[in-house]
Amino acid sequence: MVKPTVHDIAKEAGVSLATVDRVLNARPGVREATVARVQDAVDRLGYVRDSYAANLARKRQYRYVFVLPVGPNQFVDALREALIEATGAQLAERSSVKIITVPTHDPHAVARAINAVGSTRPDGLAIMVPETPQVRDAVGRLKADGIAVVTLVADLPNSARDHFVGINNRSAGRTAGVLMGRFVGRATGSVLVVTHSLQARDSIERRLGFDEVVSQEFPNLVVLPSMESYDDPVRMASIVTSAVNANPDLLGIYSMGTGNKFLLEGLRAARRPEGLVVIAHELTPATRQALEEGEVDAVIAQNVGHLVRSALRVLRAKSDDVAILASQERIRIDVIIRENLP
Amino acid sequence: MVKPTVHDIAKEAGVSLATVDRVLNARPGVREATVARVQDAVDRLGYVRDSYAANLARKRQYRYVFVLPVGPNQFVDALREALIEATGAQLAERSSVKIITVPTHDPHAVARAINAVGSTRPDGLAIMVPETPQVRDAVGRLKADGIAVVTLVADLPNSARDHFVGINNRSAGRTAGVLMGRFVGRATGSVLVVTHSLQARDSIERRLGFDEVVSQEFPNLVVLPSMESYDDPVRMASIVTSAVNANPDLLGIYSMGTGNKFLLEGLRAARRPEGLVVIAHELTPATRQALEEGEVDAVIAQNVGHLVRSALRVLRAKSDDVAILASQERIRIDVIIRENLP
DNA sequence: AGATTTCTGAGGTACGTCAATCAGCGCGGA
DNA sequence: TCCGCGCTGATTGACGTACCTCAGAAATCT
Repeated sequence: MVKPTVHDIAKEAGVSLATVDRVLNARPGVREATVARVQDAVDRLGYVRDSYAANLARKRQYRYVFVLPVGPNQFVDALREALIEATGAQLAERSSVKIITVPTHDPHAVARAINAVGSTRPDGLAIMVPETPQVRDAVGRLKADGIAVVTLVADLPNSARDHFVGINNRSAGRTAGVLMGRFVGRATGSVLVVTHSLQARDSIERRLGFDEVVSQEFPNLVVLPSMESYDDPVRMASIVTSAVNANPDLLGIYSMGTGNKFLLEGLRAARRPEGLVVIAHELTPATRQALEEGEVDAVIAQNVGHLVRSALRVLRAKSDDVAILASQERIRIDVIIRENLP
Repeated sequence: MVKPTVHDIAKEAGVSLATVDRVLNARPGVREATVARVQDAVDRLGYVRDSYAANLARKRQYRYVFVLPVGPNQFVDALREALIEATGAQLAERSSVKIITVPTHDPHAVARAINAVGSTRPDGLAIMVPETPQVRDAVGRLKADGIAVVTLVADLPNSARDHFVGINNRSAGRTAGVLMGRFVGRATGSVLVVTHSLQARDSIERRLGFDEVVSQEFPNLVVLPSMESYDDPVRMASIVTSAVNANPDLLGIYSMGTGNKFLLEGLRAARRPEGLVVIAHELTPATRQALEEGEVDAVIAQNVGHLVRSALRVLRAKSDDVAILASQERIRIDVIIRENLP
């Protein structure tokens, strides 16, 4: 019932403490047969290393770097804040977190930044950048150097990253589609889809999921081609205005990406059609206020606190080479309406 | 930049290690002026006790007990499973968790069980039981004995408990109300509300929130009086059947409590009206399957994994007398439809 | 068989904290 | 002057693990 220690397995395996240590830490100098005997004892006694005592002994300091997009973005700001909060809390956890920002529009600059971080040999990286060949290569190099890498919010599916911390965007798009269809009701009309950029994989996947579900289940809705705002307030305003004017049958707007603040400003300036359903992504000050005031009907979100804590836990697990608790690291697709605002 | 240790604050305060230790652990034998000097050094250097090193040194074992309702209940089963999973993971480092079950219908038996647990002097309790004066008293006695107490899922607002781990049920009811109203659309008709028992505070609060929002925002809906199933399959089936037969204008069913399995079976047996909207609570095998098959339109849920991990973290924090990270312990009201099933 | 290499054991120090002991200080009262 | 008291320092041994050294045993090669 008591937790076995290295001493116990040394006794059980009939070897010395030093040998157990060598086996546990995969140090050389132990015969294969002896390794097996120790492993066996470990399994039999159910020994699990006390990683805190271990870190204490080796006075290890974990160094993690988060690579976030530069520029004004309320979601990234919230993420950064959550990260700082989490960092403060687990300051006691002997790990330091550094945040660097990169211009995501320049793949080479991003790759350079990642390479530069890699050369400081941190224990792990969490990166939130668009998918490009340059970035994939950079991730490969990091992994080759034995640095843990997790992707955050936006995945790099064909890269060497250890883990993706984020939601399934196709499911998120489908969720938005169902809510749109059900909130709109029986009316027939069109739905505007806006995003900051259709280059981003997450936007593409959301659109895909949204279209799938709307075409299958809500034939009364016509989904208009996606409009890109490129994070430009003026452009966003003009998209909204012209969509409202050009489509008298406009029933809903699905905002897949960033720039909700500008979308809402544009909508306030234009004559918002009666009963227009607006569904946006990510809980930010702008979308929160819009939910409270009824300007947005639902927000599809991923909890930033959960994101950063999960990223930190996974990085830690990867650098210690221990298993993660999958159920704890599954990021949920939150559906937020005014009534369940956290 | 490096984490200060007791040695550092001893040096900073110009006292010995022993004195620092006495101050930190509030042991007697230190002059007030010296205490102040040490405290000052702690603040200045930003010292935070390495709780793992501390526990290692004092080889403390935390003992926690979870008090759960007895009887067949898929939600409680899921909770128990999540608890076992969390306990198995290293999350529960040097803490053992015991689960006991109590017959929640008997307040005296519940109180007796809690008292019995208390006399074994564990470090903390997480309890999920209905609110009764007996239980409130029992909690008071536990607290008086210095045992940490958190309420789980169901709160005891006027008791001495340290913390409530669960959702705001009024908000959950409001959320269900909005979803019901919006999913039903413009049609006029009635909504059935069922629960296992209206004695339970959570059911009362959910009903309150549901009514609030429906009466304010959806005047086209009439909410029928709550029906209680008392966790009896036969009773539940008859409630459903007679509701469907007696109310030809039935547009929706809101299931606030347990027994969704029986509700759905009853609904399958009865002639389910076209377009009936069903909203239930808690993600269980029954509701999951019903979501997938379109028998339930939305589920209001609280993540069981999050619940138990939060309870464990809070208990740990309370027994160590350290602060909790509020944002991490806020249990979200999950809205789950088929598309964002985890 | 002897030489060499490979394994293994014994033991130590360290990490940050707790807890206990013992010694010593200054001060005031007897 | 001596005693007791309140406060403080110094020291020590845990806790579970990491990592190092050194000596010596065992296996392997020549």
